[in-house]
Amino acid sequence: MNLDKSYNPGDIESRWYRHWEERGYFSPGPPDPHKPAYCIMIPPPNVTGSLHMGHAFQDTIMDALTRYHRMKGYRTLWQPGMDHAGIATQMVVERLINAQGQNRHDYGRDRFIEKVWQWKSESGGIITQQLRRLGASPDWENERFTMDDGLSEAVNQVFVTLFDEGIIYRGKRLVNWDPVLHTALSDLEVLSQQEKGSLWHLRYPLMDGEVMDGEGYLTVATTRPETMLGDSAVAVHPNDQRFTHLIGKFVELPLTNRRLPIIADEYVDPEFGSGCVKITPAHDYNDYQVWLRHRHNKEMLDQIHGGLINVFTDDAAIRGNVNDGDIEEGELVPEAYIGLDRFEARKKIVIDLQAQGLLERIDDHKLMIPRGDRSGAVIEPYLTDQWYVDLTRDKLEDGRPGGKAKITDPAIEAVKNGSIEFVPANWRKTYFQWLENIEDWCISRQIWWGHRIPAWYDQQGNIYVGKTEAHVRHKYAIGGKVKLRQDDDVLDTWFSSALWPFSTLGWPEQTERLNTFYPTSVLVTGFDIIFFWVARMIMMGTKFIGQVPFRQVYIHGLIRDAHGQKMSKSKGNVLDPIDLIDGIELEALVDKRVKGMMQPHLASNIAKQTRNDYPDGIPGFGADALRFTFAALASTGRDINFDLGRIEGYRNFCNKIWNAARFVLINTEGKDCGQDSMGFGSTEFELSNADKWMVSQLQRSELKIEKAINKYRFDLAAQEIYDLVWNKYCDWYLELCKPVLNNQDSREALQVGTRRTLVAVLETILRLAHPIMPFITEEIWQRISLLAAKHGETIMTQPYPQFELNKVDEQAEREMEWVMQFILGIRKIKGELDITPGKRIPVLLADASTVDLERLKRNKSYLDVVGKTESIGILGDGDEQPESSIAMVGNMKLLIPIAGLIDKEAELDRLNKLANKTRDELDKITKKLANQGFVSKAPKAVVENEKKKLANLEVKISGVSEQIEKISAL
RNA sequence: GGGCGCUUAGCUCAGCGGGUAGAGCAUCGCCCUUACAAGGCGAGGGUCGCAGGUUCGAUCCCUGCAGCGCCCA
Repeated sequence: MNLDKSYNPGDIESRWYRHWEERGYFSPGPPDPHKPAYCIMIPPPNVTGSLHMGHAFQDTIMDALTRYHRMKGYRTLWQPGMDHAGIATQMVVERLINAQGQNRHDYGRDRFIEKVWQWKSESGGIITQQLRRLGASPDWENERFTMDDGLSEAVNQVFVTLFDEGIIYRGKRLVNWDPVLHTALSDLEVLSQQEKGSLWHLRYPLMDGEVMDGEGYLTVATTRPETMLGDSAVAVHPNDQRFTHLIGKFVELPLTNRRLPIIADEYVDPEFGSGCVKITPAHDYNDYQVWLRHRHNKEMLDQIHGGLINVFTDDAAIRGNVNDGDIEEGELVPEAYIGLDRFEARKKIVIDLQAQGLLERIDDHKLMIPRGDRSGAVIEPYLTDQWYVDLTRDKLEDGRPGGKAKITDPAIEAVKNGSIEFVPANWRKTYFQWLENIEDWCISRQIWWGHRIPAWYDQQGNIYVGKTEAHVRHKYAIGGKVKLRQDDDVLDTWFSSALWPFSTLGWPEQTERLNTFYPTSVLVTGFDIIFFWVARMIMMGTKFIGQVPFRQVYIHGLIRDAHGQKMSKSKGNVLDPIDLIDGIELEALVDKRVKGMMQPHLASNIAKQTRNDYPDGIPGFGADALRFTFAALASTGRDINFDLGRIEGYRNFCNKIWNAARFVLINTEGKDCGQDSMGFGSTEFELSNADKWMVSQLQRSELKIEKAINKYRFDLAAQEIYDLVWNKYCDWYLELCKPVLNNQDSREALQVGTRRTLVAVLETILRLAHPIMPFITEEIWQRISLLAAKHGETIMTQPYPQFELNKVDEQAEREMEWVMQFILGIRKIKGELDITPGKRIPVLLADASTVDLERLKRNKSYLDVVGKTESIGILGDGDEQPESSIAMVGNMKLLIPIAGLIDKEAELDRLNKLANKTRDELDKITKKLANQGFVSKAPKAVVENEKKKLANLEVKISGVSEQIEKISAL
């Protein structure tokens, strides 16, 4: 049952994953009154998505938490699933249809939706397969999808309830309109970025003979001249002396024959531009606010449509005029611009104004351009009818409590009173700031794929809301003759995601799962969706269940490339976690990076850069190395720079564990390891100092790791595991075992004790590391568990190692510290003098105390074998000290006679360096102790410690100085 | 403009309820010593962004400044 000579992640990973899943280890299992519950909801990935580095990082953390708590004996549920990603999914399926020369309207709504479901079953949810590659252990048997029947039921229930309470309402407001996708978007689906634009300075002629600075016009500055067709006023600051005389007068809106009032409003910044702002309430959020303040004034009421003038179509082209008897607009929009796209209209309007001498100048101007995150189109503020969740009113008009009282305030309170804890805590502030400035939530989307709004209209336009048409007819007592038409819109995907923590558990049914796992334990997520999602889950959870959805929110950083750049297709710096696991050839990597780019002109650069960065492609590192890397990077910062060097180092770490396990197996398999169950009859064993030291160090690590995980500091946990395995177990302990195991003469009991420790510590290390590195630990555990007398089908359900105070042995630690100092002293000298490390050399000791001599006796075999000494001689007080290189072990001098070998200069160099360093330290401490303030005010223990250090340094320096003299005298 | 955060070794980052700075990678020597060359042994490298303050003592606490970044308006 030997292990291969080197670690080969590909071989072991798929095998174990299948085994775990088939055996049902991921399931929380049946109810058990003795087990506390632990639950994490996966932030549902998008059904169209594939695993990216951010997911892989986040899922690694969730899986580590899940596996840790499962081992700790909790009844553990990691709830998996996906969201239906309304717009993204619709776009994917539309593209497929477009490729066949059709569009979704050719299909019609019902057939299109069928097509989406078909797509989902065939090619949706790739990510769930990829999650398996990572080793994730969620409860796959209960995977959910936001469009499932159960979750849709929850969505309807919530919508109907909120509507009946008056909190969901329908209204005409400015929304973010995507003119390509023809739908409203939430603020959060709109990304604003600084782009280059212009500031056009337009002249609006003053009417009725008014003048300004001797001229007959006012100058307004705008970044969007095409919207002027919808202007309904010009505003100035009320205290702006320059314009006081014009307030209440009028200007003429060029290109039209409309009169616009000059109004005063504090919104205007007198310093910006000309101090004069055109007001276009139907096409600008700020202007809309101004309009709200002035809409009841006569000059505004006199404007057509009360001043709220929309000039765009759904496509953001200039609309035609309506003159149908009900509405008479006349030539509100000049004929010349009707039908022009907004940017065409802009050009023409600027040209026409210039022709009339009304364009004063054009300045370059940087401004924030809002774009739809899916379409990339410039978003328009646009007046439409939409559905809203009220989050801002204390009281409704009819006196019932409003959304602020019922939803927003409780969500704030839940965090304020500590029912929910953010980790790190400072994210509270972000959360509060957002909620305290929240606006009503626009939940309707003008697309087909999603939860259709459960509202029906009769022919008079009355609104009826209920779960189904039948419910509605019953609820409102509407006869069969009355025709009802369901609202065409669907709900924002985040509306269903907000219900995720309870809808997945079966709500509105009162299920066992809901009662057991809600509130969930922790939400693991990035700070970028505190608003999108975290706040909304808290709102809906507290509103509908009456309890918070999770106790803690662990906010992790965002994965960037090695230089802190965001990973993006257009930068060509994207890493695919699956490629890091499996490896990828250079050409395949180049292909992948340049294929399907939005900006094909960047492709050649990206190809070049990729060939440069990865001349040999990317080697496969395995899932465990990837996971360990993520854990090691999971510190408290906001940005996590992913460096390939890091994962390579941790792949090497896996190899290290692998080979340590080989060593253990070679030395323990088929031999008595001190366990009853192994059938060797005798279980007599004796522990050496090295054994006790190792076990003691293990305890300290267990404590640190446990503390780190409880604080979500996976970086500290990973570092501790690394240090324990590599620096303590491999570098020291395995070496210290060799003198015992390889020496035929060492006592049997001691050998048994060493084997017992060797395998027991390894087995414990595997359990410690398992939550982070599930595959390699399982593979090795299966081969060594019996040697450590551990029985079980899988490491997954073994108990997590626990610190035991009685196994901490300070005496052994002190003794081994001496041994290590001794060996290090020898190694340093060898290193400095370029003596081959393997060469055995004689050592002499001077100024050895009785304690030193006892320790020497007890540990001589370690020094001989690990320190590679040829002999150890002891010099008495009067003995002649031969020409030597020297190291200090406490007060004892360790001499390595170097007659013949010696490079006098090199040795003097080394000693002088050591002396200087020691003297510097000595000076510092001397000064410190000479300081009266320090001695009288610092804690006694600190002062004592300094004194002790001083004494040690004095011995050291005198030894070294003596030696310098001797060598110099040669 | 408001809020949050960052600045520590060449690179990527830990650290500290204040008591002489750590890791990985990279660099430089010596080694294929039967677990591991994806390795072993050793070494070099930091006035902890700058300036003040508190303190016996500041990388750590406070104030200001500079640079960088994110979010919101």
